[in-house]
Amino acid sequence: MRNRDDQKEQAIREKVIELTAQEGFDGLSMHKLARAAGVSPATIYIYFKDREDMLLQVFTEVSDQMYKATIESFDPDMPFAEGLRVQWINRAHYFINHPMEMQFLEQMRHSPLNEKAMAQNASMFKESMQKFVHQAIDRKELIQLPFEVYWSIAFAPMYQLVKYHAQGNSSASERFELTENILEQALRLVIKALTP
Amino acid sequence: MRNRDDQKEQAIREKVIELTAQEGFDGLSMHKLARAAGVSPATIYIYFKDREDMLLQVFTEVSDQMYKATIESFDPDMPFAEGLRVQWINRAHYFINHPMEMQFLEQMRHSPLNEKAMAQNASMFKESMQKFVHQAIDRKELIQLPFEVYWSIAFAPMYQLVKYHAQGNSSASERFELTENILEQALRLVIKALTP
DNA sequence: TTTTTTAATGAACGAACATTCATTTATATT
DNA sequence: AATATAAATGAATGTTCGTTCATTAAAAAA
Repeated sequence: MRNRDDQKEQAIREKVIELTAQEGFDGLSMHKLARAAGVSPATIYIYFKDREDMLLQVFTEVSDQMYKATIESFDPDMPFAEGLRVQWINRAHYFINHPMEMQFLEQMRHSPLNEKAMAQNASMFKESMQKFVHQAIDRKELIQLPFEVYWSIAFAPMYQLVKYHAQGNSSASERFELTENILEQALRLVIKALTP
Repeated sequence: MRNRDDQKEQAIREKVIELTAQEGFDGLSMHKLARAAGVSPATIYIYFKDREDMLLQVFTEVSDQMYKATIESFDPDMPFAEGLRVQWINRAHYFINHPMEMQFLEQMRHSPLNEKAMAQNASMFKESMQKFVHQAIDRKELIQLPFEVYWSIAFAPMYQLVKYHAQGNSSASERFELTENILEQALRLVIKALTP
């Protein structure tokens, strides 16, 4: 018997993220990926059923990593504004420090694979977020609104700010730098919108 | 001499949007596209230099159409809240009524083609929006903030709401329907965040 | 040490890819 | 009606695609 080489699998997973972020899904071919990861094309099929399964598995892994970073030091019984702040800053920092992972996730989210990814993904995380939100509404720390409206107002602006930041890093002119001050300002405005 | 058939070109452009929305960029092959549009693959190359040029041209066309819809009945000298409302509702309705166009635009925005698309695109629209924002700040109808923060807080939530809506239309369970009331509620919250 | 098991591979598969080209078709101009 | 011009095409180009397979290498179990 011979054991699987976890380093090989990890190399493949990392290159999936890197190549997808750089060249998009059509740029990600199994041959290129194998060459980048330093393995044979056939090796990829030891670890993944096929290309789609590979993308979905990597998506799940990166999502979980991002969720984990999001709830670092978060406690569902925190006051609403404080709990939101912790998650907000955690997630923003994760994306700022992992631009390729963010690019990969966002490309996934906007591709037709998204539906299949959603089906198997993140139900636990979403449930606990819904609980946090409903609890905050009950305590009158958060205005009454559907979960989707809450999420859109709370987090979509942060995603957009990080995207501006990432774009600015590539094009030289009129660069937008996302400082801690700007993050704080945006967060305060979001809280202003959401609290009674 | 023989004239170009505008209907052929338009059929190609429409199918680019449709196929990209349905199957993503890797699903969009020139052969499939030709078959869907009812032309020969070679015909596409009469109207477009190559695949990338085609995608960029369609992106420009759809963007312009969306910008035009956004500023319908908008006047830059409107009071800030009213001007924002007009643009906000216009754009939301455009996306709700043109889900494939939105999917196409968002896929473009998150692909590596985005940089090339930005270079040639929409500078005039952005300039007039910046003017509107700075004018509002001068009049103290809008709090002082960088343009990117304004845009993120004002429009990113609406994009996210429309995406929830579009997802909900495909998966049967726990469907989220974006009603006019919910749109209005979100818009009021955004205005609450942005006004002094 | 030998056997057994599975990881790992390079070469090979047919299919599908973007693009080109020789030819035909349509139509504006003469 | 004849000519000229460019649109339109199906077939063919060579390449690259995702995936498989016969074979070899490694290491755990005997």
